[in-house]
Amino acid sequence: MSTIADVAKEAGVSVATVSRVINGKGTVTAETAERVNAAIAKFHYQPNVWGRNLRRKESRMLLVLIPNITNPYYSSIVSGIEDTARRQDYTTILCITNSDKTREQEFLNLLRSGRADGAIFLATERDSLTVTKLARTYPVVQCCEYCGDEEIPHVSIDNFEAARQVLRHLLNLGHRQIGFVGSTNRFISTLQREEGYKSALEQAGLQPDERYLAYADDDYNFLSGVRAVWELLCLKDRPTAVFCISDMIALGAIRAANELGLDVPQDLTVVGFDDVEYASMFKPMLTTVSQPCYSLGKVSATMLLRQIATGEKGGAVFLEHKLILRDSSAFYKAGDE
Amino acid sequence: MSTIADVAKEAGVSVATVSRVINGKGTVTAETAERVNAAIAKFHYQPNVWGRNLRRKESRMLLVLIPNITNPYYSSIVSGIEDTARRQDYTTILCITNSDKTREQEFLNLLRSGRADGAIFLATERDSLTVTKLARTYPVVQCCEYCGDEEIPHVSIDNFEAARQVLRHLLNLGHRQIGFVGSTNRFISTLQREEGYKSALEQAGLQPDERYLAYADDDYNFLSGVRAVWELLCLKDRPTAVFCISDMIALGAIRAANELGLDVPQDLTVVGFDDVEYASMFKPMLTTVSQPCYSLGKVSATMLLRQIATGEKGGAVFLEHKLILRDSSAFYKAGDE
DNA sequence: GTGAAAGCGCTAACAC
DNA sequence: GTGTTAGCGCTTTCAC
Repeated sequence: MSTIADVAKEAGVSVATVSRVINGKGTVTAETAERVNAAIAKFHYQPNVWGRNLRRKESRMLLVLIPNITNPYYSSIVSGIEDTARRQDYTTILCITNSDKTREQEFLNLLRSGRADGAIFLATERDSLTVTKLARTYPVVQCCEYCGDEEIPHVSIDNFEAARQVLRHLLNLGHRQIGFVGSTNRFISTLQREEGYKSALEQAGLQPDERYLAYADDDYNFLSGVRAVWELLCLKDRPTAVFCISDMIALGAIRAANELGLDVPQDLTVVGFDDVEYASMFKPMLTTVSQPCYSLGKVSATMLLRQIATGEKGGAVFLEHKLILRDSSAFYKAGDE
Repeated sequence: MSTIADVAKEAGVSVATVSRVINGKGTVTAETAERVNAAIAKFHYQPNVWGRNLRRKESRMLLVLIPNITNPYYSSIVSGIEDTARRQDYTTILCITNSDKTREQEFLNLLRSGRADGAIFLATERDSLTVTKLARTYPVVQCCEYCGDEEIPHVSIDNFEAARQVLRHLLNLGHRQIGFVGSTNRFISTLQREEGYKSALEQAGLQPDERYLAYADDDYNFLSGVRAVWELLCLKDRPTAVFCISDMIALGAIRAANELGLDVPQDLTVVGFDDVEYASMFKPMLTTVSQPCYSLGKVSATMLLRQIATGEKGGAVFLEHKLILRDSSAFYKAGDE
C-alpha cells in the first residue's frame, strides 16, 4: 500500500500539497494538481483512514439500531439510510440487537469510543432512558418509533391520523362493530394507533367497546395474531371488521377467521398496517396502510448527517402514509351468517 | 475523552507500561498493574481505535456480503457470524448489495483500503471472478454458496445429498412422476440440487423427464414459483409430487395447485428447502430441508478469523442438513383425481 | 520491570 | 501557491 509520501515524491511536491488536492482545500495550481492526480492514479493510492480519522477525530461511520432483520418492513428503510450515508462517504453499521439490552449497549459503545459518529434508532420504546441520555451527548435520530421526548429528533408517519383514516374507511363500509388488535409492546405507534381508533369511533358517535380490544405479542408474530383475533371472533356479538396494527397480525386474523369457518372479506373485513411484500402475496390480498419506508430512512439519515456536521438538531418530521385498498375489506352485509 | 498519557500520569508510570497492562503483553508487577487499572477505571479510559489501528495495521472489522436482508434464511446465519466475531472483538459490517455489482465493489473497497480485515460472501455465483481474484489477496470465506474453485474456503451443506434424500422420501411415498422446480440463477446449490434430483431418479431406474423441469426467477420469488409449477400441473401427465429448491417457491406451488383445484398433499405432494419461519406458518405446513444456519455462520466466521490471524486457509467444510417431515407430503394415491 | 523515543499516515497551522 | 513541521493516540524496540 502506498502512502501520501510516495505520491508526493512521485509528483515532486510535498505531502501537504497532495493532501490539498485530495481534500479540495487550500490552493493548488491546475498544473500541480494534475501531476499529483497522475501520481495518485499510478499508485492506485487511497488515503489511509486510520491516519485520517486519528487526525480529524471522526469515523465516518453511522450506527443503525434494529431489533431484527427478518422484518421486510425494515429493509427499505435501511436502503434509504445507506444510500444517503454512502453519498456523503459514510459507512453504515447495522446493529441487530435482537431486542437484547446488553447487545445494544455493546453497539452503543462504538459511539462512546468514537468509532461511530452518530446513531439512528429504528425501534425506540416509549420513555426509553437509553435514547434520552445518549442524545444529550451524541448525534441521534429516531426513525418510525420515538421515546416521546420531543427534544430528540424523530421521523415517522402520523400514526394517530393513519388509524383514524382506516376507521373512516371501515365506517364508510357500514361497519359498526369494529375490533382492534394492538400489541403488548411499548412502541408509541402502537399507542397512537389505538388512540386514533378510539378517537374515530367516538367522533362517529360510537362508544369504544373494551371487549373489542385484543393484543398480539410484542413482535407482532403470526400465531399471537391468530390467537388474539380468535378471541374477538368468539364473542357473542363478534366484530364484523378488525383493524390490525401490523400485516402479520392481519394475516393471523384471516387464518383465525378461516379456522372458524368465516370468509374474508365476506364475513369479516380485515385491515393491516405496513404493506409489506407478503401483504399482497396471499389471497385475499390485504387492505393496509403503506408507509414511505425508503423516505423515512432517507430523511432520518439526512437529519443525522446534518446534526453531525453542524450540530443543529432537526425537530419532529412527519411523512405521508397511504391507505391501500385491496380485497380484505368489504361492505358490511346486515344479516350475514 | 482521556488518552493513554492521562492514565500514565495518574498512575505515575510511562505510557509504555499502560500499554503493556492493556494488552497483557510484556512484564508488569502486579502492584503496578493494579495502579494502572485503577487509573483506567477512574477515567473510564478506552483505547482510541484510530491510534491503535494505525499502529497495528488492522481494522478488526469484517465484511458480510449479502444480496438482501429480507430473506429470513440469512438472519440466523448473520447472527452466527456476528456472535463469533464479537467474541474476538471484531465488528461486522453487513454489506447489502441488492445484487448490484457496483455497490458490491464499493463495499469491497473497504477491504482494499484496509478498513476491513476480511470478508464472508453469502451468495457467490458459480465461477465468480470477483471472489476468485479477491481471495488471492485478502482473507475470504464463502458461506452456503461458492464459486466452485476448491482453493477458496467455503462452508455449506451437501446440496447434492440433500436433494437425493428428498427424492428418496418421495419415492418411498410411492411417487414416480416427480417434478423439479429450480431457478434461473447461477448458484451452485441450484445446480447441485438438480443433479441430486436426477441422480436419485436414475438410481431408482427412472428416466428424468425434461418436461418435469421448471425454473423460477433468480430470487426464488413467490409469483415466479406459482408460474413455474402452474406449467408443470398443466401437463397431460402432470407430476404427483414436486421438489422445490426454496420454501417460497414451494408456497407458490401450493398456490398454483389450489388455483387449479388441486389439494396439497391430497392431489399433489410439495417439498421445499430451507425451513424458513413461514414454512410452518401457513397450512399445509411444508415438508422441507432445514439447514444449520447459525452454525454455517459460526463456522464461516471462525474460519475467516483463523485465516486473518494465522494466514492458513481452511478448505471446504460441509455441515449436516435435516429433512423435516410435515403436512405437504403424502403417499401417492393411484387413481386420484 | 520500566521508561524513552521512534514512527504508523494523515491534516492543518504557519512560514515563506 | 507550496513546503515544513507538529502532533493526533497508540505500540514496540531498545536501553537501563
